[in-house]
Amino acid sequence: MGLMTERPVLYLIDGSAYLYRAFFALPDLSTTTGVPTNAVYGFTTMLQKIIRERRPQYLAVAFDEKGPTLRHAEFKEYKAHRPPMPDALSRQIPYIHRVVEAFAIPVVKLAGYEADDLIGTLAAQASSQGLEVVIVTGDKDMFQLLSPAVRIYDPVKDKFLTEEDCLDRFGVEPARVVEVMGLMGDATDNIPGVKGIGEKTAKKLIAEFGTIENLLAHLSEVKGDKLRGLLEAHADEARQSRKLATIVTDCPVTFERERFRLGDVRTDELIALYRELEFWGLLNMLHKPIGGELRHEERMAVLDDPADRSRLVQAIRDAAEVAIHCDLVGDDPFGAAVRGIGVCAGPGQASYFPGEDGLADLRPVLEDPTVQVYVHDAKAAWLALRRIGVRLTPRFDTMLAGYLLNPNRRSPALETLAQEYLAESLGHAPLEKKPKKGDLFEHPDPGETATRAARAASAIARLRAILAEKLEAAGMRDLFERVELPLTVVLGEMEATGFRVDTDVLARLSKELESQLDRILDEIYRKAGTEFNVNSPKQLSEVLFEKLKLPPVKKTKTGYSTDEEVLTQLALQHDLPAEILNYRSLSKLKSTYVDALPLLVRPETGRLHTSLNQTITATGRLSSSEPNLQNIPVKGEWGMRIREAFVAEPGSLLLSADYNQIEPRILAHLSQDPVLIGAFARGDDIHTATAVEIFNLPAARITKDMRRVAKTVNFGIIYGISPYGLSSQLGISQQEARKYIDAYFTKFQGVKGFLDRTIAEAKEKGYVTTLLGRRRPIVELQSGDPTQRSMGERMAMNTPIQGTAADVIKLAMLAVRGRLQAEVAAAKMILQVHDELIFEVTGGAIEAVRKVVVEEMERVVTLAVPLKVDVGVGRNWREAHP
DNA sequence: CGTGTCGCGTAC
DNA sequence: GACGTACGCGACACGG
Repeated sequence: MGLMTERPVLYLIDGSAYLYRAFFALPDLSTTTGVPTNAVYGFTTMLQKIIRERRPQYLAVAFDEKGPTLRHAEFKEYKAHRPPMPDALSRQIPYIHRVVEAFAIPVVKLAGYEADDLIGTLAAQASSQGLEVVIVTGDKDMFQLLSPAVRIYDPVKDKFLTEEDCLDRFGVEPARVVEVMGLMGDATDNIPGVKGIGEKTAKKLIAEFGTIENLLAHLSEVKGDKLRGLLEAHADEARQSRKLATIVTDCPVTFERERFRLGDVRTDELIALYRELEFWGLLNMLHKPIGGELRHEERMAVLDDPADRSRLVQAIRDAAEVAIHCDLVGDDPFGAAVRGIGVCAGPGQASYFPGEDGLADLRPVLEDPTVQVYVHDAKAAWLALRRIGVRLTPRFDTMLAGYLLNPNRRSPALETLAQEYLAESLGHAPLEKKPKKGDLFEHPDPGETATRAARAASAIARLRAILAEKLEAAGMRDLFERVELPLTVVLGEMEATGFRVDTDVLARLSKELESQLDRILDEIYRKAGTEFNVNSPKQLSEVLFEKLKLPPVKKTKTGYSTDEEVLTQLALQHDLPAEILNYRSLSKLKSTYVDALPLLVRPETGRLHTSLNQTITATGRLSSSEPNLQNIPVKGEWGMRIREAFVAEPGSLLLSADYNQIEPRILAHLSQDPVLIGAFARGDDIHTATAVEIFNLPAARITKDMRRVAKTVNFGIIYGISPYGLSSQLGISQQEARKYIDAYFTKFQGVKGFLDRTIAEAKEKGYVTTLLGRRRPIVELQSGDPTQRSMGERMAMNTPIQGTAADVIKLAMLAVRGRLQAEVAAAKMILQVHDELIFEVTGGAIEAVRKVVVEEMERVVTLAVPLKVDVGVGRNWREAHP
């Protein structure tokens, strides 16, 4: 720190200018009820930033007052060209005032004066009273107010500006800014200036002559006849413009220090307002101290005393229920240690069981079947507690419940649910964002994590009651209790088991791919006649479309596309594109699988432990991450060689069981289409059967190509078909695609009726459902944008099919797991890939497992068509693939 | 130097 | 302007 004395600082915010700026700069935000909010949002974030980061003692916001001002009297054209305030902005003004009020910030406005003038006057008075002044504005006119005691802060650029910046910008000191502006004018305020004189000339003239008056008095010395003529002709406009640009510093306002002291934030008002405006992110930040203290978190009891813990354990037994939140070291439940557990056994009773002693005391109630344990993220809790030997049976999971109630958001974080259903912020991690890896809270204040865990437990307890009721009301209680909740444990077991990978196989593949890629790269450089980064679509575009002058096929947002379709087409007229395709495919496999997978093998187990995420997808499917084992290549020689690296333990085998055509079968059931049902009942090949209908030919005359078309149509139907999509998939015209679609619907009228009904129902109810009552709200159907609406229709068609398939395989996982646990301990379920379950089975048990798996998978639901399961067995995933 | 976005490509 | 659902790579632009 330097030797500067601490002087009190006054912040003066140019409210009106900032509103306009935010309104035009930010995208069209609005609440779900349609209230525009972009200007309020921009304004509020700016206020919050200044208060939090600058902590000003004194602060005021100045606004323009409606009606004519001094400048209008002076010059009737002033701001005349400005259109009236847009409706979307004027609707936000009342909210702005409520925000300012909630922050307890003094407001300055005065009829006949603009915000600039009020700020100029207050700045002059405050600095003369010994305060430092910071003017918050992005308006360059304000440069004239700069002085040693007055700075400008530009919140957009996050920069403080001083007199020096004024010299840079205008070439003159602040006092003479108006002279420059008088000559050059200001288009935004309709200040004319001298026609024909721009910024450069104005700066030069004022630098030389000092003022407009002096310049006009010495016109003869001005070089250039034309320039001299302009000045002579427009002398009065220059004088008038100068006057218009001058900020008034003697408005009838008085700076009274105490009136401008920043008050205490009215938290409740602010929370109510943020909720009304749906500023969830800002709401989330409220737990951080703003302006000293906005909200202090209550400290909850940390039960260090065994007697206290024992009393609470008894209270939990009495209540027969408890909400818990594991306080983990790090964010990885598989490897995380439990630091302690937050506990809530009743209203207002949150506490914290610290350390090993606390866990030991809590353990009996966690394993007590008469005590219902409620958690957020049951799988993570199960995994974390499993490491210390506790077998949790979760009886409610707020994360799962939040997901079922709205599967559209990225992930139902506890923080999000607390805000949405309890109207409170827990001060947890940022909304819907994963904490980044390695960003562990290494040395947390023990009181802090304890308080958070206890508060979380309290929130979980209250959310449980609310969410249970909502699930019941939405008809999803069974889905929740009988499928999703018990599945958390199955998934936990699968994650904990992991998938064995032969890293030697991958290491050999990597070397082989490396030499292949080297070879291909040489060839690419030779054919391109230049060396470049083939992985860069940008550089590749330059080579293909500029250097080689190949014709661009299609565009992306940022340039010409170089995707597979484009390169395949270009391969007809040049050798290079085919090499690029070859390079791309190998490079993809190497970087995404061969080289990335070994890094995720856990040294403790020598296996890959994916995360099977239950609350991510909008349709009800699982997702897999770190690593994603649901997109391991299967096609092509190299893809199959990668699958060879996924192996069983010595002495065991992999068994893969795959639903045959599950989605078309589900479509047959949901639509009750007789033709489709008939085909499956007979055991026909579904794509050939579809071709028979589309092409109106007997099965014997269906060619491979016809079957390929029919197969694409079948996929298209499930994805929510459109002529555009089908045409681009088949490489045919949209007209031809439409013919196929029409032919399909003519023959499969039950499917047509079902899809139409589904869309109609989605529009009416706002959501679609699956066989087990899973819901997906489809907001896109309400959109005014036709593209969005079509997308909504496709989602509405696809989700019941994809989601029902997800329901079915989840039921199957539960059923199979139950049977295996009871009958064949020698088998472990290790992975699910949407329509496929993979087991690791000790050698002798294969046939028993095959029987159990097929039986359970096929009979898990009874549909209008049979479910069929194909099974493969082998030492690795390639061999086991049916 | 990290972070977010884009283009692209795997899977079902 | 992309027929559904995901995850994750490398390149690149951007802001500390």
